[in-house]
Amino acid sequence: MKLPPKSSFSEWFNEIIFMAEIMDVRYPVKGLYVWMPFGFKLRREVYGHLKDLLDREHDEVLFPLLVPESEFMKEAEHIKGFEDEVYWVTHGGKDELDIKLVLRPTSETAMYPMFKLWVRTHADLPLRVYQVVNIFRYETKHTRPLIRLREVTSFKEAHTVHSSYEDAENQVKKAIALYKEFYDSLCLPYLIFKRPDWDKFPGADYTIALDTIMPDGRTLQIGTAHNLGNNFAKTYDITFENVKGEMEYAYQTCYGISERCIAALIAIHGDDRGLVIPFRFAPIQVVVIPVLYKDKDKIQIMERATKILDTLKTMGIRAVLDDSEDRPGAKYYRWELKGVPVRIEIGAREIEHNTFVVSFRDEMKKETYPLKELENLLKKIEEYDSRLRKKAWENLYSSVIFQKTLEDVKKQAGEGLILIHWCGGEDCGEKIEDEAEVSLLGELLEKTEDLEIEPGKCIVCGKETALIAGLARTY
RNA sequence: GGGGUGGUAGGGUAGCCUGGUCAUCCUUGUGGCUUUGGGAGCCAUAGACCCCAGUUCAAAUCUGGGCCACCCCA
Repeated sequence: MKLPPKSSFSEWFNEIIFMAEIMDVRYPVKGLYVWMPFGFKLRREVYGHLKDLLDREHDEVLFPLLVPESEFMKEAEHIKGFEDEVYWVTHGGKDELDIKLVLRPTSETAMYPMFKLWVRTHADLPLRVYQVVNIFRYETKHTRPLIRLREVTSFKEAHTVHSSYEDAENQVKKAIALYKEFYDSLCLPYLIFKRPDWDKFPGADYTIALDTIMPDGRTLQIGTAHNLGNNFAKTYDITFENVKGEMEYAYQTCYGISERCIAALIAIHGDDRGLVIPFRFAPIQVVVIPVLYKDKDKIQIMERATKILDTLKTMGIRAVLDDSEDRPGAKYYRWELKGVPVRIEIGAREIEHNTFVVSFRDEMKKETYPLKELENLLKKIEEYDSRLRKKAWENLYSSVIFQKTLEDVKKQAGEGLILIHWCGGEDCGEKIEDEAEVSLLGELLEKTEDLEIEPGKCIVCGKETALIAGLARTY
């Protein structure tokens, strides 16, 4: 039972998910997986935080899983995007249904007929709601736990309605800011792109996405925000009476995050020994390990370890005492696999000197401190999170490269994220995608200091452009 | 979308070509003894041939189909 090295990323990812008891992948239906208790605790911490962020300005709701065919089939673009991958409910018992039902692939078509009823006047706007639900897509490609699923179990989708296009546009910006805050707290790096028109959400005016880079160089889309304009409002007749007393179509946005955020957390922070989890999201934050030798000082050691455990719990820390019969080394390996950020060891030496030994999951060094320093642990924890964040961002930037010719793009394809000058034209974009066998992630927004790039010429047509596009193989 | 490989205890595997013996080994679980500052040792014990059909006196092994998994290419 040894974890493959992270350099064999695909194997490593599958194994760690099972060995660390995140998910059981043995459920007998393709693309459906079981959250195990430890994984579910991790999910609860991550989604608890995401919900806290949303609760500032959104209300939580819960819409039905089933959508009638009649509502689903209303928005032409939207249907085109989803009809090949929805599950249909066609029977009730032995009777065929008069109106078939789809298992939601996303909830626009479930929510918007109700929004029509909820929105009457400008005073009802803006409307901002979200839900965390499961969604279904009949994936025909390779499914992977947390990344490509037939049942996405943890889809956080927010939907908003506004009285002007500008408000909707502004809401998309706020959504992106919120997602950045979320990923910053997870210590995960990302780049932000405006997706090309041919890859935007079906029915949207435009789509903004967050992508991160996985250890094998492929990118993972970990969040999207869509400005729907009034496309859906026209289809679902969502209108409001404005201040002048006129009826007007509403403007909408929607934005979502799935359990891919947890895939990214595992993939980006994890190492050859197992999970590495930022402190606030770790299901177990501190493990206390008593180190016994020939029963020397056994009673004192156990008393001291228990007292430390109590102190940690009083500090609001999720801590456990591992008093199992295993040898210390076996315990270290086990808790490292689970990504416990802090380990405290108490043995005869520590009893003698009134100290404790602490080791952080990322550094794996052992340090000895006087017992009274225990209260200062929280400061060290901040440093731990900062180290994870710094390392993750450095890794991301080391996987980003700027290229000036299509030939160089072809050579580099598949090895991280490539930035290029792009005129924005669909013909040029598709030529790049076809010839280099990469996906065009879209226009890079929010260039940071690390990625400052001057205007230049489109690598296909040579036209002067200030646009920077991202290219990558994607999950 | 196209191609390839595979499915044997909880996990990983040998056996399959060439059908027939108590189905191999490692790990894991359980009970016990001895141990314990980086995956301990010994003894005992538990646990498997993916599903459906076919061929055959006889199928883990051969044939067909299904389900599932992994890899490569578009």
